[in-house]
Amino acid sequence: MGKRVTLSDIARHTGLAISTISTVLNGHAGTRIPSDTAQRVHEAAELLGYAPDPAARGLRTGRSGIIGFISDEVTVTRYASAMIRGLIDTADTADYVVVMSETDHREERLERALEVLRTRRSEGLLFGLMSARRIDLPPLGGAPAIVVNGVAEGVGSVLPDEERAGREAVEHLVRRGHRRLALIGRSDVHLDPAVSVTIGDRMAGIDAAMAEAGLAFEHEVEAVYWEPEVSHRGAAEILDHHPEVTAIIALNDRMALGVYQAAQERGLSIPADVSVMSFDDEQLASYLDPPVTTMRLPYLEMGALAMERLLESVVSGAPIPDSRMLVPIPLIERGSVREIRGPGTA
Amino acid sequence: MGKRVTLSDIARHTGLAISTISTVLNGHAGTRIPSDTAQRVHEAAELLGYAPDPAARGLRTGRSGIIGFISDEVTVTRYASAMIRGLIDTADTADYVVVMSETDHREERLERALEVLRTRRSEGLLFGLMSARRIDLPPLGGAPAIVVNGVAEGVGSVLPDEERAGREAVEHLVRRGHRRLALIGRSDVHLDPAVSVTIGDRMAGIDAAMAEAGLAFEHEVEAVYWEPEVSHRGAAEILDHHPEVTAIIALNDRMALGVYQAAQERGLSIPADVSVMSFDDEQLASYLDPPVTTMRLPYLEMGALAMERLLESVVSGAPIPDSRMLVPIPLIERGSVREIRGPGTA
DNA sequence: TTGTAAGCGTTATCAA
DNA sequence: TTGATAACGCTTACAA
Repeated sequence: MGKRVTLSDIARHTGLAISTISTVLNGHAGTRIPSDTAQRVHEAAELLGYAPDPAARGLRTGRSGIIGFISDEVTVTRYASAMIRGLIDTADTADYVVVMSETDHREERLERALEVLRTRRSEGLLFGLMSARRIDLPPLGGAPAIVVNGVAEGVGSVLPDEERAGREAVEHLVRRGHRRLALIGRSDVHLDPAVSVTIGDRMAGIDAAMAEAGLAFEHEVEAVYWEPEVSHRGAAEILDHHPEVTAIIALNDRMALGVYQAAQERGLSIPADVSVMSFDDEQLASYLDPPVTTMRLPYLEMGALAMERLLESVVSGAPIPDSRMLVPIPLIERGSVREIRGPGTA
Repeated sequence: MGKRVTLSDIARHTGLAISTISTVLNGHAGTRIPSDTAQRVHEAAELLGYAPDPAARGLRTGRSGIIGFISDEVTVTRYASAMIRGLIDTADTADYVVVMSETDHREERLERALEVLRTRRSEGLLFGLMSARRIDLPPLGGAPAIVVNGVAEGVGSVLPDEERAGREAVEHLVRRGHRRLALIGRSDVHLDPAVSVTIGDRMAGIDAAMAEAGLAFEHEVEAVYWEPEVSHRGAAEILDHHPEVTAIIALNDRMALGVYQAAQERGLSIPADVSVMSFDDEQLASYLDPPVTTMRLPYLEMGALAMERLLESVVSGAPIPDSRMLVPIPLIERGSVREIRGPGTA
């Protein structure tokens, strides 16, 4: 509907030439402060409701105002949405628009997405991963790019600060008097960069904090698949054979669920009988009873930061340093950790 | 990088004129089968890797190849992603690209999104809601539009077929010999179109199937907030005071979780002691132990269907009928319903 | 059957 | 300080 208002409408309205309007509206440094006709132009533009046509401008300048977002699987994930929101909002404030595509982990789909985006003259590429792994990217032909929640050769990336999160989780427990801890989820598999580039850091943070507190885990349950059934069994081991344990760290919320199930089966109460602390903060975490204290993966913030950096690079032309930007992982305190005021604790 | 291949490249390569190339490539009916130069043109296009520039084409034709997706809250939801995937994939096969925006339920954000999309000459609008409610939309100026998982005045919509789902859930239980049922979640609040336009249908389906089976619920627990704590208490009532009940229907998975918790507290096993059936099939449903049998809200399919209909309208120019298109809700059989082979059945 | 030319809305160069 | 003018890549009458 509503006919478009173009430069020539403003030209007609003001009696000036199209090129003049354009120059004024673009506030070009070259033609220093045209004068006060600028005033007239701006007023007319405002009055008529002028908005430049991105297609026309793009045709001329080669800049489309489009950022491509390519994700491996928007579908499965419980987090994607926060990341998407973060990046859309940031893009919008810079008058960029986000075009979405999904690869479903298939090479051909990736190629296709890249092709479409190239054809559309996308000015930047943002790759969003649903698990923080190392991925291979085809040559991007020099387009500014950034990876959120993952890493790729030669491309900058935004990651959660897992090392810090690991430390803080342990410190949180220690500060509350816990000294007999158990852990569920460590496994070598997660150390493979193709599986995860962050779990290693998380573990390092956990181990460092344990060492600093002069502690060692009473028991560790290995787990390759971080699902409830696995930790259910694991928690059973701990609860049955290590009654001295006062707190269990599960490396994700789904495994925390399993711990809850095992505790409930045994008539044990959380946190009265055993405290639980986990990672990720997916929706599930707040459904549990009591809701579990967990480290929140900052998807929204990562999305926003990545888009910010990407746009900086797009407008300045400066390349994004091929480094890892870390975003803090906040501790979300809920009801699953109790304070121990026992003997032996200062 | 890679310099763009344009029509004039092909022209130069074939010795033909640009307009000829364009005509051939667009397969225009007007100039009937140009001949076998078509061959040459296509070959050259292929060889050089030609792809039309959407900006240039759009500038000329007014068609941008963009569909705008506007969602109230991509963020919070556990489903959004499937819907997004459905619509992206469908758009892609028609060479359309999806631009995302989010309103966060705020009027100004909606206006802003609409404005951006209008400026970009979006050819169609797709509104995605995270709960199936009635919403108010500002005047759209005649642009083709459709609502997924919701309804709006004068706009076509795609909704899950809840009436059918309600019937099937009950029938599933009845077919397995259950005759003493309880329900958790009915409430008048959900009958308000501003809250839900589908729960009423779901209830109608449930009630109809119950009536057809000659049954009435042994007990019903009302619930306005469909959260685990609420159904936890509700299930306690049922389990403690209505031991004759063999199956509980929870109106969503989160409430099923509450039922599980109550059962576990009482040492009751699912499905041996009591069967559970729920709705939605969010991730949570498969984490439960045993995973709960539930009715899967078909977000992906709804997204795909909506995009399909929208594009049909966009290319044909025919308006989308202002009606409700229903997508079936499949029953996902998991382990929470047992077969009763008791006396009195059959 | 093929080619010429105008125009979509902008920007940028260069004169006036 | 302002204004013609060409060009971006494509489509489409219309002419050859």
